Amino acid sequence: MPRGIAPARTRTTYRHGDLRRALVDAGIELARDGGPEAIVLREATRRAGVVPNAAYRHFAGRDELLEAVRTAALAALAHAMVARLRRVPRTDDQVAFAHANLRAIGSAYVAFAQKEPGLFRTAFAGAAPRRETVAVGKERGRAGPFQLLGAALDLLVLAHALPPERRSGAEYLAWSAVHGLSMLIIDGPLRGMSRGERAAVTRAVLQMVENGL
Amino acid sequence: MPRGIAPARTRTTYRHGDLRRALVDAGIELARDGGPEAIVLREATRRAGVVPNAAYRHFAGRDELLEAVRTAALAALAHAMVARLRRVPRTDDQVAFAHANLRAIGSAYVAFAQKEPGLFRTAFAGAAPRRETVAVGKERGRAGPFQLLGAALDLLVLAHALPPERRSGAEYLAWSAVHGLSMLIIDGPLRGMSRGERAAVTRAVLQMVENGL
DNA sequence: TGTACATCAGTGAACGCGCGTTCACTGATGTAC
DNA sequence: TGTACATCAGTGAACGCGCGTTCACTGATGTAC
Repeated sequence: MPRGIAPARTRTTYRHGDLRRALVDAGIELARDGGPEAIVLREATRRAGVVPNAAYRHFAGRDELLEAVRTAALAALAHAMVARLRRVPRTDDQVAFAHANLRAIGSAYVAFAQKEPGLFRTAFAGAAPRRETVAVGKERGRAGPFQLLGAALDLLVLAHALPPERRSGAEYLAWSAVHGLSMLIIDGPLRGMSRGERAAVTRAVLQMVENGL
Repeated sequence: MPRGIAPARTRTTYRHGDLRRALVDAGIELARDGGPEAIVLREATRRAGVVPNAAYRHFAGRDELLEAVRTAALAALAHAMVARLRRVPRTDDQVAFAHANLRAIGSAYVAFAQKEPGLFRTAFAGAAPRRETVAVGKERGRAGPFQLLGAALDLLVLAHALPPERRSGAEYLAWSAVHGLSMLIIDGPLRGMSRGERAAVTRAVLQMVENGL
C-alpha cells in the first residue's frame, strides 16, 4: 500500500498516493527557480509523473495551485524567522533583547529573500488580488511573518523601548524598509553587491528602523 | 507627407512614419495596465496598426521593446520627482529645506507607484538581469531617480543635517523604505487602505527615514 | 470470509489560443545622374 | 527638372511552441452485504 509519494518516474500503481502534495511540492520547486510565473500546471504534473488534467482532481485550476504554493512560501518565511528568533540569546537587558528580536526578524526576512528569491517573490507577488487585507501568512493558527513582526514590536513596547503611541502601524514602517531592501537586493540595483556589502547595507537598514521608529 | 504618428486604424500611407515611437507608446500603455509581463510584441504592433513582424525593423526582439519601455518608465518617475521638487518652497532654513527636498523625492516616488503601478513595476521589474549595476535611470545625461535622491542627500549633508560619515550608502536606506512601502501598497497587504491611511503611512515612513538616517 | 458494486483518482485525446520569430516579398521614398 | 535606381520599412504567410482546460473513459480501491 504505497501511502508515500511515489518518485515521478517509478510509479507502478494506478493511483498516485498523494498527488496534491506532489503537485504543491513541484510547484514550490518551480517557484524556487523562476518565481510565481514559473508555476506552470502542466510542468507540475509532468514532475509528479502524471497526466496534465489529473491536477484538476485536486485544484480548480492553475490559480489554486499558485495559491497553495504562496501559502507554503509564507510558511517557509515564518519558519525561517522563528528559527532565527530562537537563536537570539536570552539576557536580562529587556531593551537589548527586544531590539535583538526585531533585528532577528528583519535579518531573517532579508536573508530569506536572498536565499529563496523565487519563493520570496511568490509569497508577495499578488498581481492577483488577495482576499484578506492583512491576514498575510496566518496559516492553520500558526503565526505568519506579519504576526511575528507584530509580536516583536509588542515586546519593544513592553520593554519601554518604543512609546505605546508609536506602536500602531509600526509594522508597516519596519516592513517597508526590509521589504524594499529585499527587493532591491534580489532584483534591483543592489543585486551586484558582494555578500559583505549586502550584510552591511542590511545592518544599516535595520539600524535605521531601530532609530527611526 | 505624414511625419506624425498615424492613428492605428486610419493609416493610408505604406510607411508608418514613426513606428518605433508608436511601438514604445503602445508598450507603455500595455505596461500601464498590466505591468512588464503585459508588454506583448504582437499587441503593440496591433495597436500601432501594423503587422507583427514589422516590429523587427526597430527592435531586435521583445526584450528590446521591454527595455525601451522600462527606460521610459524611469524617465517618467524622474520627471514626477523633479516636478514635485520644484514645488518645494524656498526658505532660509537650509536644514528644513533639505529635509523638505528629501520628503519631496520620497513622496513623489510613492505617489508615482500608486498612480502608475504598472509603470512602476515595469521600471523595477528586472527578472531580466540588468547590465549596469546602479546606473538606474540615467538617460541621455538627464538625472534619473537615483541621481535625484543622491542630490537630495548631498544637500542634507551641506545643511549639516546629515553627518558626512553617514552619507555613503544612505541612498539605499531611503530607497529601501520608500520602495518597500510602494510595493506593499500597490500589490501587498496595504492595498486595501484608504487614500488617507496611505498618506498617513507614507508620512510615517518618510519620518522614520528622516529620523533614522 | 467472499463477492458485487459504487466511488472517484488518474488516463487519453483533443481543443483553441496567442505568443515570438523567420522567410521571401513589395512598393514608397529619397538620391544620383 | 526629370528619370533610373538603391534602400529599406512594412507585408503576407507560416512555423513551432507550450499553455490551460474540457471531454468521455478506465480501472484500483474500499465498503456493504
